[in-house]
Amino acid sequence: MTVISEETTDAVFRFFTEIGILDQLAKAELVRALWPDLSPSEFGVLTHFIRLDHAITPTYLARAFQMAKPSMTAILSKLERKGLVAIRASAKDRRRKFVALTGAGRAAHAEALARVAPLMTERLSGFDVEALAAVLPVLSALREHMDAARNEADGL
Amino acid sequence: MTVISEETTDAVFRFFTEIGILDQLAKAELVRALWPDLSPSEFGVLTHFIRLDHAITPTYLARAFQMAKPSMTAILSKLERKGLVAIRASAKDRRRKFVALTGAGRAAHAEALARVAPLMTERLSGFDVEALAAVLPVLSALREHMDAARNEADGL
DNA sequence: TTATAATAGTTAGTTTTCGAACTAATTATA
DNA sequence: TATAATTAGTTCGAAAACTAACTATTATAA
Repeated sequence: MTVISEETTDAVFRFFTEIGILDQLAKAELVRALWPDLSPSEFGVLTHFIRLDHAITPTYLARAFQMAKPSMTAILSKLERKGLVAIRASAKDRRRKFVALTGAGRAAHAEALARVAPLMTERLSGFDVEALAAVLPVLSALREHMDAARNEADGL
Repeated sequence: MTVISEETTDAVFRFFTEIGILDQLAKAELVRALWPDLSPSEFGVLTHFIRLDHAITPTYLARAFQMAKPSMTAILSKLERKGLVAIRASAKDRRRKFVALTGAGRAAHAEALARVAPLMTERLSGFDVEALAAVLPVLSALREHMDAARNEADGL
């Protein structure tokens, strides 16, 4: 049984408060940079495809972003309507669908990145960006830990 | 002119992706712990009052949470309807209002904390919580930096 | 082998947030 | 001092996320 002191509890609360504010600030910047072509979530999904480079299912994507399935359905529908992803039914399991990036999707991501990167550079100029990279492993570890704890609490 | 390498750009994107997922996970936990009495935002506002311990204006609160003013109006209205905060007009400047915690608000926060803390302890058990405290200064510095950059870009 | 349970994805309705535009009050300017 | 600009807070309508409940399909068990 882990005991957590009151000061540590407070630090954890402050940690998540900062997380919340940073998320809002980052999303607001993304909206400004990408509007009206892509939402931050759509951009995030495209980025995921760029990194993976193969077809995946909507449920997999929903899990990767810790997002409810209906939310992912909505995002993918928009991306499909814009021609940035292609959705096809699985032949083996007809419940499933596979989503893949289209050429237009790849191009749209590159264009979006070209719009976001300068803004990001400007907004982070003067800040020690290496510190963020240094902090990243802690965030990833925490995300994995909380993810696992949640799955466990939900009964696997 | 700061030059940011491609790997660093990627690390920054991953950083904000993790931020987004962590925020969702944390908010989901809060909803589970506080429902149906308080929303995560309402809890956040109460926590702010506990730390400050004096009356503040809605606009100040909106800035503190980097939240749009109409959002704060909505949150404060709900808290007022529940009797957890008291809102009074300023005598000096009749545009302004002052918001203060009520006794019931203080009690509600204590009760909420008593519900959230064990859940948090459980979900973070096995994780090096000190690492979060160590990371906190970086997050705060980044938040302040981005906040300042945004204000600057908006023309002060 | 049929009935039950589980899984993939969608639809519908609610909540929370936002931006734009509005009212009212104060401060700055001509 | 009259007028314009700014500031505080609200109302309204839209966007994006959620949960609950649904259909369709596949897997499991009696």
